[in-house]
Amino acid sequence: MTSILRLALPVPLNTLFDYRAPEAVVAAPGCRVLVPFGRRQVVGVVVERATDSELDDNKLKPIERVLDAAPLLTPELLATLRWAARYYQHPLGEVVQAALPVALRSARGLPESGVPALRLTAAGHAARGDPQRRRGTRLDALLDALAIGPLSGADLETRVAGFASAVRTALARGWIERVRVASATRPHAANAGPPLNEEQRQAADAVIAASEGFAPFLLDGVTGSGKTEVYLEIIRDCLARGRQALVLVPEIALTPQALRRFRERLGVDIAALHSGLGESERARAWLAAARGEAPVILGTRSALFVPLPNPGVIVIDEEHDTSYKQQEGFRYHARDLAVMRAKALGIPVLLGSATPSLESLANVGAGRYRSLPLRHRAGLATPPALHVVDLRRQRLQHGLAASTLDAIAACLAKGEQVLVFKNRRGYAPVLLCHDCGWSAQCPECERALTLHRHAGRLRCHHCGFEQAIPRACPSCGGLALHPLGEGTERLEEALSARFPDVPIVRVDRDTTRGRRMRDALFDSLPDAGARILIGTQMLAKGHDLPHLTLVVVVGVDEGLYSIDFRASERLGQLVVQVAGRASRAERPGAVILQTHDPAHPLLGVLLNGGYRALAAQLLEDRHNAGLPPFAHFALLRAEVKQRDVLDAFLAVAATAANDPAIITHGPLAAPMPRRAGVFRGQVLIEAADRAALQGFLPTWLDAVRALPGERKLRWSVDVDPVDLY
DNA sequence: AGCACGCCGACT
DNA sequence: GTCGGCGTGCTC
Repeated sequence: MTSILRLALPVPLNTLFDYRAPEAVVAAPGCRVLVPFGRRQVVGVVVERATDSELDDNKLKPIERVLDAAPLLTPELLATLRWAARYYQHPLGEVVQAALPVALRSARGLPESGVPALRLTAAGHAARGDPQRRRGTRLDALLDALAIGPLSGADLETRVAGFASAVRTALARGWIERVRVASATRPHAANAGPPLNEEQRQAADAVIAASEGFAPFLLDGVTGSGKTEVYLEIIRDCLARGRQALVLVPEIALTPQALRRFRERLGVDIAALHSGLGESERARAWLAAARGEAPVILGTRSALFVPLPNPGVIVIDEEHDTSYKQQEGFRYHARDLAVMRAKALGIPVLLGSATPSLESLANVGAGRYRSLPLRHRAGLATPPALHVVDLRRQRLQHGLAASTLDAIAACLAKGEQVLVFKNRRGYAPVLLCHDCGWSAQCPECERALTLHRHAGRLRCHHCGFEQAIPRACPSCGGLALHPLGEGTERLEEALSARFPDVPIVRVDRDTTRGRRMRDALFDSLPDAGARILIGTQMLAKGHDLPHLTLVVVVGVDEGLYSIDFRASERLGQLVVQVAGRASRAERPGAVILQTHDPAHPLLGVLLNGGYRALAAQLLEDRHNAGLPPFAHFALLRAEVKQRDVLDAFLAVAATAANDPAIITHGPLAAPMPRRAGVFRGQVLIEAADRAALQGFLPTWLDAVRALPGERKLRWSVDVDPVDLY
């Protein structure tokens, strides 16, 4: 007598695979198993147990080995993943694979448990007893801290500030050694933090009161209103009830400082899950959560898939942030899935933002989410003033108006910092011949090459192409090649020419690579005096900059006139977020918006009514235009080297999409019709409601999969896409 | 996605 | 004669 195991395998196939398991083998749903698959071996996850299979018994292979004695994935997580696979039209095997940390996707043993820690050696004890030892040094403090027992890095950090070099010294001298200890070895006292104000109290109480069931909340808190204090209060209550809290933050916000703040305020170890972590550390944190040992899990997008055996609450900070949407493979939205997970878990979910997404505001409007407003700015007299600078008929200096430069000068004269935003790196986005109209284009993409003057190169920001800057126009031979438009590099040049004595820091992908570099940079900024920061979106968030009082948004018009219908929402969010960065209790901040259309209605709404008014207007516009969140989209994208193959495929796919419940748009050109030599196109499916879309997609995609030339190109579906035009 | 099988082109 | 191109089929 054998039983059947239905497995999710890491292959892009829309099916589960049945295997035989001897009676003696116990592999509950959620366990990983090693199985033969074709001519190779793969790790799969048991989804169901069954007594019979649609296939003949002789077709079924026996499983090779059970990898987990107890299920790694909880029933709820498995159910949520199945739901997500269906909703996003992605094979369950790949969805399950995406949920597992990389280290658990192979059959190798689980990583060592426990957290890395340091322990005093015998030599260390001796050194501590040495009457000659120098007191009051960090090394001394380190030895004292470890004298009682081993400590994790996190615990050490709270006891000995800046212990890294002391650790190196002590390790070199053989006074301490690296060991592993169970997590949360030494819970420390939590710092109380400031008392909650009335609004914060009400918000926290509302969530706490609902903590025994599913309840979605939007914590709609203006900048500086102390959203984090509300999170902390809710998590504290959750911990007191012995439950786990899952907190998701945008990639850029998961800094060592944020971790330390949570740890100090909650008095427990925080399991961190982000891309900066090594794979075995990631798996360890994930397993700690899965075993219920980690009380608080703080992570980015993919941390949403951590098993929660004792679920208490899910918090999505900066819920409007676009990094919650996975943009390749299994294209899920972590914020949307978080709500589904909370529903499956029967716990509250709290979405927090100073600039909520229109989707969430619509959900509040429809009564699906409860709004928890925080309108009071802690200790802040006035919000920063927004100023519109009219660029028309002005002589600009590399894109900056004279009045903007005067405002910067005034700000610097007071010893304060200035932030200049331009969402475009390089010197200029176009190199144009003034004689014949030629401009430098990428040979592989249908886009202009960006001039990088310092590097002396023309670069394509969409593929790897680059070339030297031509001296003469390749088309007419003329010498009138001019940079058109501004990038951060040009702004830096212009501002350093105008303010030669002021230190300037440029932050974009060309100057700042990797999170470590960015963290180091931000660490150095707050204490610095007068200076100018120039940067792309990278600068919109990050650490607190206490000396920042002026923000200049150079590229406002791009947000007002973009082909992407979400651009105006993002512009509003950017302006409000950066305005928040310039807000100080002591000094009033200001934001300058440079535009050629000062009378643009959306600017007026933003200036007079702030983000709330802008959001209301944008929601009305979306409603009138039949755009999300009042319509529901799915996007079929395809790309191939041969244009005719693309056109033929999309034409047939669009024709196959005829159903009274949906509207088919296209085939359409992609925002980048050619990228790195590959032609790209798409078919857009629109439906009035999710159910209609969900009802239509499976049959259509089955038909698309069955198309003859389907294997000749790369194609994918994106349900609820965020970057169609 | 892998991985094999299989049937046509220029090479040690 | 064979190495290797990628079309097609299959994976419980």
